[in-house]
Amino acid sequence: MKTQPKNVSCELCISRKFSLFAGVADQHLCHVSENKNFISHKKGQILFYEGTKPLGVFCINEGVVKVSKTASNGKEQIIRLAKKGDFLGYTALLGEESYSSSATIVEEAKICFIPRESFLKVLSDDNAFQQKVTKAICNDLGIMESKLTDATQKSIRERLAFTLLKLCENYGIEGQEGQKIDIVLTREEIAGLVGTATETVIRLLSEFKKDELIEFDGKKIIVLDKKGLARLSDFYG
Amino acid sequence: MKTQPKNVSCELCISRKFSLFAGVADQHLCHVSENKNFISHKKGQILFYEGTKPLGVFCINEGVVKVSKTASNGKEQIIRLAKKGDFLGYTALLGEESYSSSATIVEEAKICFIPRESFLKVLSDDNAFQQKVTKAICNDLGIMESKLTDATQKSIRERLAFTLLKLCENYGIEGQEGQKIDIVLTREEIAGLVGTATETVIRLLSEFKKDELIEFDGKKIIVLDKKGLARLSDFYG
DNA sequence: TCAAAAAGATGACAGATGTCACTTATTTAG
DNA sequence: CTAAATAAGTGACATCTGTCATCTTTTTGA
Repeated sequence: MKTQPKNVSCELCISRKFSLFAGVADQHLCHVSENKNFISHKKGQILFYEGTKPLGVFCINEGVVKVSKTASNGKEQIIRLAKKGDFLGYTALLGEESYSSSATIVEEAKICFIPRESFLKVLSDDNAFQQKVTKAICNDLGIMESKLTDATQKSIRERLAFTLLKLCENYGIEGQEGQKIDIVLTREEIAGLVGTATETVIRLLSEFKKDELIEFDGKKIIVLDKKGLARLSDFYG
Repeated sequence: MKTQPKNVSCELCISRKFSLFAGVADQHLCHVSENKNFISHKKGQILFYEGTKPLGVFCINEGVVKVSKTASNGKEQIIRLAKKGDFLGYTALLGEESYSSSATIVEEAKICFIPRESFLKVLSDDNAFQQKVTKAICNDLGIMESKLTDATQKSIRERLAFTLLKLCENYGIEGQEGQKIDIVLTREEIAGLVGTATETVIRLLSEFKKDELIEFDGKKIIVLDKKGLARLSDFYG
């Protein structure tokens, strides 16, 4: 976790247009630029631990980060995967509480750390930004409600099919024979995403493969039949 | 759903001290008082439906409201129970989206409806209020993360035990033989809260009764052994 | 007050899913 | 490059939980 010599300014950051900073005026951002730290991380490194206090927020410039919680049985539940342009840790900061989850690098990432004060300053300086952050959190809440409902009311098979579709949406790249999910996740991580046992994921994935819904390309999954997965993921197609 | 003649002002409202309006200056509240509608509702009445657009927020003065989502299998997942002092529907409003869930009266309720404009006005007039709302939403997100993790990683028995403890915390009144959960929920509603089938709740509740963890007083549940339930609700006690 | 509806309860049963144990393949590190 | 560690895969098996069917009890409403 070393600080890079080149500190790309937020104003010039390429991933800014995907982020909550998209519409923020340069004059508000320069304070952030001056105070943030640009750091690169390797797979497996941890940005923050559940239960610790937030000192600022993280902004992902490149790469993939998993936000997860460890259940009382020791298994890891992945709450969501964050990617380029996503902010991390602001809910704990704004909620004035400890992190409710941990964040771990899944794929080689470049990440900026924005200290608490700088982030709060933009928030109070720029009303539109404040509003956008609030909006984002509210949207997240709606998503969590759906996830909770799915978790209790759907079978593992349905949830796995749904998870694959979502991954496809977020990390899919077109190939000749369907979309390739361009992100390497272990079976254990997929299990954490779905909320099930690793063995169950392995079994269901090979079932999906047998049914020609997906196939494997090394460690990556290629989705051959989106419609089929969609049909599986819900009681109605 | 009739408008009451007596429109209690927010400034004088007794449940205000439990609510997000607690610290708001009277001068900011009077605009709300003038524009809100005080309405009383009967059990079973619906405040809003999932999928419709929010026109304002609801503030519960008295009673209990369930916030729920209908899963694709037709079953109802109860996201949370709201009570005196709780606001409803502001996440959809601030998230600029349709309601992600429905709200239904569970126990005879008195509820104020605050029109969109009035609510947004207080929000922009009172910075501390804005901050408090943001904080509340962030806290809710943390809670949802825990609920999701519990839903995927815990057994139904554990979740039911946990649900009973939570109900006890929120609606418990001291009795001679343990705490009585002073709210009437059908077995189906408890099932919706836990995220399981009604029959399973019935069976587990009678198992809990047999094990002298709880007993019934009419439609209400008396928790006899909190420690025992806590032990059941988690792998570590 | 009485019939209909809703809620509660119980049994039988099947199937999905978790656990455990073990093997094989792949990756990592010394 | 080889050994160790990690990940993937497979089988056996138990059991929790959902579904369906049926019955009883309670509540509701006309």
